[in-house]
Amino acid sequence: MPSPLIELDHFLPYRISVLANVVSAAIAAAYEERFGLTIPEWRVIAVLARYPGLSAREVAQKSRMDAVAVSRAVNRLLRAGRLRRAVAPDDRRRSVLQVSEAGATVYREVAPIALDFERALLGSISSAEGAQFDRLLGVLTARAEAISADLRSDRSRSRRNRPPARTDAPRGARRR
Amino acid sequence: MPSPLIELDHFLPYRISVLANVVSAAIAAAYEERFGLTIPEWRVIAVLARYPGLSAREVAQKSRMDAVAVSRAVNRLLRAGRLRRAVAPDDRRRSVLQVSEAGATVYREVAPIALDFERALLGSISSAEGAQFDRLLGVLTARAEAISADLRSDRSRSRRNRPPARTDAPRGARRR
DNA sequence: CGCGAATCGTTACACTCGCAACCATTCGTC
DNA sequence: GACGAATGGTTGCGAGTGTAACGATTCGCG
Repeated sequence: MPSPLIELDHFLPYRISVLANVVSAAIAAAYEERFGLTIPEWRVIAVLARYPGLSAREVAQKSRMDAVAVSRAVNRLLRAGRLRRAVAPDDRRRSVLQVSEAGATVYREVAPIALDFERALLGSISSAEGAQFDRLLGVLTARAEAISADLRSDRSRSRRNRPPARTDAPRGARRR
Repeated sequence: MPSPLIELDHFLPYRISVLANVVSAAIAAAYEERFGLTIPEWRVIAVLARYPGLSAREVAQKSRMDAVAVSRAVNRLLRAGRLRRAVAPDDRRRSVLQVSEAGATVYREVAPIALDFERALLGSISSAEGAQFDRLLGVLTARAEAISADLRSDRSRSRRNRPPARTDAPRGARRR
């Protein structure tokens, strides 16, 4: 195998993904069981607690979530009485979302846990290192987005070398 | 809403998750379309290219993947002829996995792209900062795991406050 | 005004994912 | 050496997720 071997344990993208998984699993544990909140639901609440009155689309942008994910999370939250939704008077396509009192209660319980977790995490490094880490996160994210946009732009090659694939239960195989 | 407001844009776990998403999406773009590789499949190949002859379980450990995900990825790769599997002579439960020539070809094409991406990413910061970032990643990951283990240990509370939930198509609702 | 394009939000569908249950094999203990 | 526990690996099944298609509304422009 004469080729640039990737040493996984020192491969930056891999390490980032591991950290992200561990962290988000740990926080999710704080509200999943306790409140029956999914991760998208918690994100929606967190955004609306900070910016009341946003539309679904705006929530999606702020939280970097998929519009579909927001729609589903919002519907669940509405059903659970944790959100209120009104129609924007000037544009009846748009909705105006607010955290209800029940939603605020959830937020008041979960937010401190999330912040505690962040504090505990940062407790393992100095505050200077924390600031540095935060800064580098920003720089790297911006860079990754730029690279990604570049790749997207010169994507005119079609798919080839595709193996047949398909593993488990091929339950439901119609094309539309 | 009198409670510790989370400023999402500076909330560490959120920022980490954003970076991880952007990075892994960018790399995945390099092999998904081109080779019909899923992320787990690529990870399995990367591990086996580095450590030939591992068993499925060992691959799971090295790559921090779920055993189920490994099993499925391995099966797809086998079907596509990108892996070879033998039974361990000393323990017939165990499998011995190796990248086939076809798999090696994929690896030789994708690995440089992944490494280029990493280089491009690191190009935005100094090498000292890169080392620092890498170190902090390690520390934070270890810490997050420790916290997570703590939480798991004192989990005796049952679920409560559960809203009914259920969103979209409840297609298939049997309990077994 | 009128009509085609764009936008907001939702839904259908084809996946993917992970837990739990499940074989097969091996280990540990007596 | 027999039998229950443990381990490697796979599969069934109920979620979760993103892309594409869709209805409703609004915008743009002649």
